[in-house]
Amino acid sequence: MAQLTTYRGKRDFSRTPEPEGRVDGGEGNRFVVHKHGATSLHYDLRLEMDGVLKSWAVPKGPSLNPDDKRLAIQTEDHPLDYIDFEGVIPEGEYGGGPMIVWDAGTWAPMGDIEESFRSGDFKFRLAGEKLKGGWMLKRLKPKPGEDKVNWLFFKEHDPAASTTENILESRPESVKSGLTIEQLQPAPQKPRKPVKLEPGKLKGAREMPMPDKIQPQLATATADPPPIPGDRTPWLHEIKFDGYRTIAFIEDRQARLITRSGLDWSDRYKRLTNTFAQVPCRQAIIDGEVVVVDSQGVTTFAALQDALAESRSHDLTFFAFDLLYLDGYDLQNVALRDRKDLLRDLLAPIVSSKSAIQYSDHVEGEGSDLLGLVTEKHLEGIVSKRADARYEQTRSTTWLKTKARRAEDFVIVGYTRSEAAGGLGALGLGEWVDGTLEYRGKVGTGFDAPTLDLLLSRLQPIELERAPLPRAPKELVYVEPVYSARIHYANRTNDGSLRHAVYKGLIEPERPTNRPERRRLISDADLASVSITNPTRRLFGDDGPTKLDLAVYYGLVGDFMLPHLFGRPVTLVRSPSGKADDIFYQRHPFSGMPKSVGVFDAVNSDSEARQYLSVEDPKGYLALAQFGVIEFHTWGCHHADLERPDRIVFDLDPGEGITWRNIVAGARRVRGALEGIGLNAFVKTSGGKGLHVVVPIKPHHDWKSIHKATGAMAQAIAAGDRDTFIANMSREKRKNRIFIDFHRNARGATAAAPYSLRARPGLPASTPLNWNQLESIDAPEDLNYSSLPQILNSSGDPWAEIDEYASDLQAVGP
DNA sequence: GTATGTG
DNA sequence: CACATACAACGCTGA
DNA sequence: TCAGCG
Repeated sequence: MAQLTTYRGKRDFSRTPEPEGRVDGGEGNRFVVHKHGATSLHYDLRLEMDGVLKSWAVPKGPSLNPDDKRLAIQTEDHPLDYIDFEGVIPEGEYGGGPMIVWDAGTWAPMGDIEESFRSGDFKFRLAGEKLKGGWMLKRLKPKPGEDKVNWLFFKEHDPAASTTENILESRPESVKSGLTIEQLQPAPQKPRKPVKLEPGKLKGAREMPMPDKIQPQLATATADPPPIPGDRTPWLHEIKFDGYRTIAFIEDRQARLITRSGLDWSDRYKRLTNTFAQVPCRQAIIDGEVVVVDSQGVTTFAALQDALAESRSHDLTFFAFDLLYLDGYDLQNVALRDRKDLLRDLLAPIVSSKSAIQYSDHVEGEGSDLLGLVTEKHLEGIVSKRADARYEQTRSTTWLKTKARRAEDFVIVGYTRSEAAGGLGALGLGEWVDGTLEYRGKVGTGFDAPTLDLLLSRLQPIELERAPLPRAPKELVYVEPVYSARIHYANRTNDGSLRHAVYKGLIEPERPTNRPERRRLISDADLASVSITNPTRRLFGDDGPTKLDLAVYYGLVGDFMLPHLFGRPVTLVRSPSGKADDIFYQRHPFSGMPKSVGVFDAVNSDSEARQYLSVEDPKGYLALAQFGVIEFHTWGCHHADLERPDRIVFDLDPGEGITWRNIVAGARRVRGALEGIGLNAFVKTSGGKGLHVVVPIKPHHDWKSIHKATGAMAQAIAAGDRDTFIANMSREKRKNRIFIDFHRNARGATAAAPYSLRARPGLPASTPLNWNQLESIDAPEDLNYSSLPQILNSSGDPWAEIDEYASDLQAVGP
């Protein structure tokens, strides 16, 4: 049983006021309620569970049961546990008392929690179920005689709610070079007494009137940070900010903020201007960058523009990195290090962890170490400045900027053996470039023991005799290039190899990351409109599924399937008799056809006018089950734009001797090749033994060129590995190979629609999958009429956002 | 499943 | 009346 | 050129 223990300030929450309420639990369990942080809708509650501090936002609301004393709590890693209230959430401006209550009898999907609050319409789902990042708490005992249970919704607290402190908290300490975050940004420091500033004593300082104009010094871009120089004047490396370069002129307790182009933006930066006015000096010129620090602690230009557009100057932070003038002395000929020291002392009295002005600190030593760290944090890059350099009002080589590269995924092409590291020392990486795999070097850090085990268990079964790509070093144990690794790296060498590469995970980027809510496309009325004759008729055998099973399946998956069906020419595969040898295709209107099925006019390949079918509404779709429709096949286009396909498909068909694992690996390789030319590949089972790799494209080209282009792609992939693939239809060459069938990309050709059942025993489904789900499927026939509805209900449609990933296929010549 | 053709 | 039949169609392949 | 194939 989990223990809830009192949080006793092991971490510094000095920003939060003292707890104003305390709720002591039974059995030694207690938690502390902070009223601080409450929005108009939530209390901020923190409790420590098994030593881990958890933070929750507790919605406030009317206290329906002020004498309620006991709550049940259940979270992801804690079974049901109880908290006895001895007190209640404190009285005060929010009303106090135990929180929200709802009637268990009226389940409904929960909408936006805050909106529910505003409307007073609290609707929650199930006990302990995770909802939108929060958890339900169940009040244990219903009142005697009352058949209802009360619920409290705890929303997981978003810790990324403030600015500078989150930069500090979210950055891990660097392992290399002993770099700590405090070196990147000053640790939150208490305002200090001003030290005596003596700019006139610095070497190079000149007594003169304050200039009223400064051209900011600019940095020269470099691919790599400068190496540690041999002489005694090191480089100082700062974080490069992504914002507006700004120079602050302070005079007589007034500040002017001037942009790089000389505009006076003092008013737009109101809050900063006011803060600068408090800098304890008579005159100063401070160089820096105005940024918005987002919730991840990352500065982004876009956020800054938003803040300015909305006049939210209170979101702005000024990172000060240079001091050009102070109290009668021009400092432009003073060494940078001295200028920065003086700047730090000058700002110390007013800089705190949450002040609008921050001192931009630096590190010395290997700039690439900082660059690696900055890259991990998805920051813009670093600026390296010579410690002894004077300030130059122009672009200079004493300031160098190096951009951070983003994390990317690379194909694992091999690994090195290492006894010490548990069998695996490093991964060899490759990258698809124009359909060919190129070597990109090794990654040897970032693994922990379980990761090593996982990688080894995945890679050993797919070892290769010979290298799958040129230029791979001999010491590698080669593997099928089917897995990808997420890699962070500082930059690349001239030959493309990665520098400072860090392994971040074996990731199939879950492309539809935020699963959209299930959209209800089938109403109860639609379902009620279906009538099924012979509901008990067996399909394909005496113990097979019934015709009713078929109708129920399509009823259940309709919400997920219909988006892929609507508006596309459809071909039906029917078996009204239910006999396996009595199956036929239908693509034209037929007698007795439900009138809710769509019909449109088109010409066939002989230019004859024909009518074709499409599914246009849920009723028509549901009615088809009654007509013995088992399979739905679609064209790769919509009838509204019949001649220009928007989806292409590669049907991977296993030849004799090819296992399911082989097919999975093959699909990954096809995906790699496709993504190498900028196409987004989605995968589904074909319903048989194969896989369909489907690519959404923009409908820009006609069928002829698409068919030709997909043929070229298939041939290219097959040419890259003739032992595995073949793009040729001929029968006997297919043995022990995977046939890449691209012929479904011709006009009038069809492929099984996503979620379509297949007319064979057991009614397997053509099932869209995430690429990483694919790995956990052992037998595709397990995805069938009876199992799939449940799976879909809990995980949703992995292809829900497929159309948003449509690429523009390059036009192909005649 | 339904309409139609055929003996 | 019982019974049979239609209900798709593309490009490639090897003969 | 055509039957066969997916």
